[in-house]
Amino acid sequence: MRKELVIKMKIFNTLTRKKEEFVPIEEKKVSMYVCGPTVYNYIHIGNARPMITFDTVRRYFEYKGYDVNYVSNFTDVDDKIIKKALEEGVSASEISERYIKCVEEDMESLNIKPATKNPKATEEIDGMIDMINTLIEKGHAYEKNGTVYFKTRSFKEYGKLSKKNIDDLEAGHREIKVAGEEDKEDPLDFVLWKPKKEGEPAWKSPWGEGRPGWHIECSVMSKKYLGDEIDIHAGGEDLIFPHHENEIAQSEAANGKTFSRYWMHNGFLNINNEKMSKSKGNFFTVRDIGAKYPYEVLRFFMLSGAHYRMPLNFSEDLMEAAKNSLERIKVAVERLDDIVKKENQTAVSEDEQKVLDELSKLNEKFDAAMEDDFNTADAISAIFEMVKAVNVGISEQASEESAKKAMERIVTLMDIIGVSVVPKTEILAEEIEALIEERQAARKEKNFQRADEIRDILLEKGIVLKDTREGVKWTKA
RNA sequence: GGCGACAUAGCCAAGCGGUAAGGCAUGGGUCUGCAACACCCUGAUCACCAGUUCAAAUCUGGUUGUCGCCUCCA
Repeated sequence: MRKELVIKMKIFNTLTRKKEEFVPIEEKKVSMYVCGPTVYNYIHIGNARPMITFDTVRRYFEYKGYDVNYVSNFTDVDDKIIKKALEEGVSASEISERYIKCVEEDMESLNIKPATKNPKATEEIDGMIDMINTLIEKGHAYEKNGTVYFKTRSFKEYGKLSKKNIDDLEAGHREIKVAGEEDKEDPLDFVLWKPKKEGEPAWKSPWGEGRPGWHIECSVMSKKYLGDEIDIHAGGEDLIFPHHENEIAQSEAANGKTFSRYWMHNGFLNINNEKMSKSKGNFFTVRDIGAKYPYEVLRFFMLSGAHYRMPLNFSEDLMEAAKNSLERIKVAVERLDDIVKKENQTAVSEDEQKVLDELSKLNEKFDAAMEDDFNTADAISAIFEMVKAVNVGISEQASEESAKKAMERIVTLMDIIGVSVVPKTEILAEEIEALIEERQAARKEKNFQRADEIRDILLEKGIVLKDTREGVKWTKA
């Protein structure tokens, strides 16, 4: 008799500001939408945080047997894209296509699993026109001189996500009038469709040529690929207001259903305790960092450095610490791999079994941490405890079976974190292989001068030797 | 002005009422021809004050300090 373990996954829901038990709409299925980047430049490391965070959320769900439908958009029509296109004297689509490619490359570097679907705003214009039409028909939107506005006050629950009082908002906005938006009936109203200006990309619509507002994109793409009601909608905390608040208003007004049951928001990434911005000169793209550290270190840093809802500080010292600590896990796994390769067929000893039992307990700790609102920092600490247990309890002479089991356990959990720690078996060039052997011979003859000479030669080639009890090992510098 | 977050060892950080996880760095050791690597060991009473409780880093109130959102922004 097998009994399914009852999982009580808890997610902090921005909507209620509480941790809630996660109950999916459909059993064992999760539909999630993550607001993607506007593609007008390389992504910066701040952009990478939600990508890494929510990819890890997805990986955990999949590890637990959920079927995850993961949708993340590319916003490829936007003021910033148009501006860049004008600067370079090329079309907006040339800019967006170029940077979509770059974002995809960066995401692959960061080991972010491809989304089930990455819709592009420009390919979903028809759906946006449909939804805007519905909103007009239902009295939630109106058109003036080619611009369509959402009638914010017509949606009674406006402000429920950001916990804003609609009248406070109005007071704050009264003075602000954005050029070209003088026709608003109410300063709170926001744009669904804006008319074409000279040189801008535009699509035909019942209100004349123009392009969609930012907020309507996500409402439409979420509906099309995931349905009227979804499980999780996620993004950076800065999107809570106005973007997500407006999405809720549009979608719920149009569809008459709860838009998303759970709202997840990640905290911001700071640089040396300051907000990252171009003017402060502390702006780093993912590629900038990738040139200095392996991408996996950046990913590991983001997940081990702080809980996803907390602000996370970025600095070289912190990256250095993350790099070193990740190395500890990798070395432990490499060692297990070496033990496995010895193919010691003896039975699992009593002591080894104790270690395996402890790993099993630590695996439960890992799961419990992840189920408590995806506490990756705590979950990773369980992996370090596994490393300790294995280093102490699995000897060089251990059975293949126990080493293999221990290794698989750690590798599986690190896969959820999204960092592969499976040792790569690289084959060295013959000449290097020969040099290593020559050095071993020299050492045997106690010709240490020659041995050190060879070590230096190899070092110049980027090969670092390690004389362990188990023979010579090498790593790339 | 409105809404909200945070304050734990040198640094990062978990902790959600039962007597302080984990990592980095430091120091001490083991291994080694030497070196490097690796491994083991090593440390805090939780910003401050008052309260609730048999029991508080954890709850309540207050003080101080940092930060975010309210305009494009992950």
